[in-house]
Amino acid sequence: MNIYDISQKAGVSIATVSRVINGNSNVSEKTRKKVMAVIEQYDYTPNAFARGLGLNTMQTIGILCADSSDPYLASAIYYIEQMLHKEQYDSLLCCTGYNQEDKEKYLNLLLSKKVDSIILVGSNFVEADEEKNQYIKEAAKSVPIMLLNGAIDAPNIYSSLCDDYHATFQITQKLLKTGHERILYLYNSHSYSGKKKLKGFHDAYSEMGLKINESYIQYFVGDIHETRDFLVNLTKKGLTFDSIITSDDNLAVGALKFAKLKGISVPKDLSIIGYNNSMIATCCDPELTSIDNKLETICKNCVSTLMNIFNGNSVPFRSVFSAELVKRETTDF
Amino acid sequence: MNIYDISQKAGVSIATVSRVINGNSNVSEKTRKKVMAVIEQYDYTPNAFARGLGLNTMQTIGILCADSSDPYLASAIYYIEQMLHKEQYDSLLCCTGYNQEDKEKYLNLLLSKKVDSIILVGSNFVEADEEKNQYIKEAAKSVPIMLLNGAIDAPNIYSSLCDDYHATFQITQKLLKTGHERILYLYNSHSYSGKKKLKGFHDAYSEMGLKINESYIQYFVGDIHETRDFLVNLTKKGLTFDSIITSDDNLAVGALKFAKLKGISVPKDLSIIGYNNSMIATCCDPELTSIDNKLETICKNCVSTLMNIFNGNSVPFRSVFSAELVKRETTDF
DNA sequence: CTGAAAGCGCTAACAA
DNA sequence: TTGTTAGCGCTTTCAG
Repeated sequence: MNIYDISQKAGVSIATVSRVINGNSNVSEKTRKKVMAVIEQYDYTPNAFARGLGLNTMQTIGILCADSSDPYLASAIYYIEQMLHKEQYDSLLCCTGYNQEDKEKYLNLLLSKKVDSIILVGSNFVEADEEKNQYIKEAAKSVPIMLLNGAIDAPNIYSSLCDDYHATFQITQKLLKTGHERILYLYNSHSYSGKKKLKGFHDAYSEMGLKINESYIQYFVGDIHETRDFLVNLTKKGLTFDSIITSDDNLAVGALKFAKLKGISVPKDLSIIGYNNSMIATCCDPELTSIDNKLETICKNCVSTLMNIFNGNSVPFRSVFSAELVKRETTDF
Repeated sequence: MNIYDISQKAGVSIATVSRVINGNSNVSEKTRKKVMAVIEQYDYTPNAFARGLGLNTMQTIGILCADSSDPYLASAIYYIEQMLHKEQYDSLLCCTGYNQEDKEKYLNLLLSKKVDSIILVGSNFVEADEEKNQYIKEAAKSVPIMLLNGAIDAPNIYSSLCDDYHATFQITQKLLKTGHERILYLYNSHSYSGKKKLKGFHDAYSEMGLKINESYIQYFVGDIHETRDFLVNLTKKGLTFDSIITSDDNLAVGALKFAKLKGISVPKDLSIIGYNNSMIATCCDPELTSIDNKLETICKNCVSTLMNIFNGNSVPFRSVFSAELVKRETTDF
């Protein structure tokens, strides 16, 4: 059943049917009803591919993320998908993993599917080596590229993110000012926001005229139990700490497991601060104090910015929001 | 840049360019190289919409789920997306929420986008009231419908699921046989698998010639803290229990919070068993004993079945896998 | 092995 | 207000 069939059965031209379908007002009420009746009778839906070919869009946005099973990224995808649907856009989801080649491959795949824009979810898409971001800049020549939690300065690339630098800066200062002297900074990503957080940690020390012992900055990638074991090893090597700031709630839960294993009292003898305020922050025990980086807000902003771009409105190429510390049971201030 | 441009620059017809693009063997090595050179020089990619129009497919599968931010569903989506990409299919993701009308709306939306199949992720898509599943059966007249964790008997609908009935049956028997007398069954869904689990619980009692006090079967929907409070209220009303079987890890974590609040020792005085063996089972403390319903396996099976359908191979309309109990710290057997 | 041309189903400019 | 028709860019059949 196509537009010709409908036009024939309704005794009008295909143009009229098309007008009816698309809500064009230049149709008499009488013909409109006549056509609608036939459309409903045969349960006709216009062919999306033909429409796409003519209009050069299928109202689809590509979503690229490293791993949609990561609870944090999963939430982001959820928010974005919801917002996009409100605007009549669908989401083509691609999980790239963390390796550069695959990211490029999937981005080009989305481009070849002619999506109207691509949203890169997660700061891990932005590399320090500008050369490695070239493929994104290239893609931005075809469609607007939206970055969630990352920023790249190039035409047609827009960022929506949280001020991770200040969040970490402030929590570090808070710890220092409340008598904590040996703060371990534990992180698992060299991504754009990963770097900002680390810098915040560093600068909090400098600003107070303190010097950091570099062995208090540890990079580790692994699951919860591996993180726990990593920390056990660290203490075996003689490193002691009275607080841990992590770049991610998963690491913080690992730290919690570590404390439990070693019989360390949290927060009395060890303060732990997570990042993202993801669902697992309330699953663990004690519940995690965590930095909420306003995921829903930045997702909403991302989509509304995109819609403005489509509508030809002028938009900021970067929108930054403030994080918020959510105090729970792993800190005592 | 389209196929005409390329054909012109290469000095061949568009048919030949098309053959080269599609790896048709009826092209001389010489022309193939000539055409490929031009294609690469101009970085040409065929227009996916035009191709879709001609072939009536854009190699896209619709994925419907209630809530992609739910860690369990998020994992399922991740597995499915990975598998589909290996087979050169992309995923169009729609989150429907839990209300019937929206489910129907989104299913039809996917259909109108002409996806090649739709995968319904999560047993909540299957209703007890067969009337309510009618829209799915209707959709199956257009494309194969794949159900993950649910089953509907109708043409062109295929299911991949875990034997939730036996899993719950066995764990209930296990508890009964290890001296537990007051087992609370806590569930949050009347879905297909929700019903199977509940029946397993019931039948374990019957088979041992025991009768269930219906107040030990509780339905509750809410987050972790609400679940905790719900259980507190239950005890206030005088209900006591020595073990809790839940239909979902989230509920189990709520139970854990309840135990902590009331100072109940787990598993000594209260055994807790979760379901799904999702990531949060290892985040909490003590870590959760949980029933692993083999999500990755059923996802893989779902996609490979679908590919077989596309290839015209005969496939089972239902594939059932066994669950596995993963013992951790909330049980003592 | 290659090319010409029909067709996929729709939108929109133009004519009436 | 309605109809005619030219694309949109590709695949594929049919001739050669």
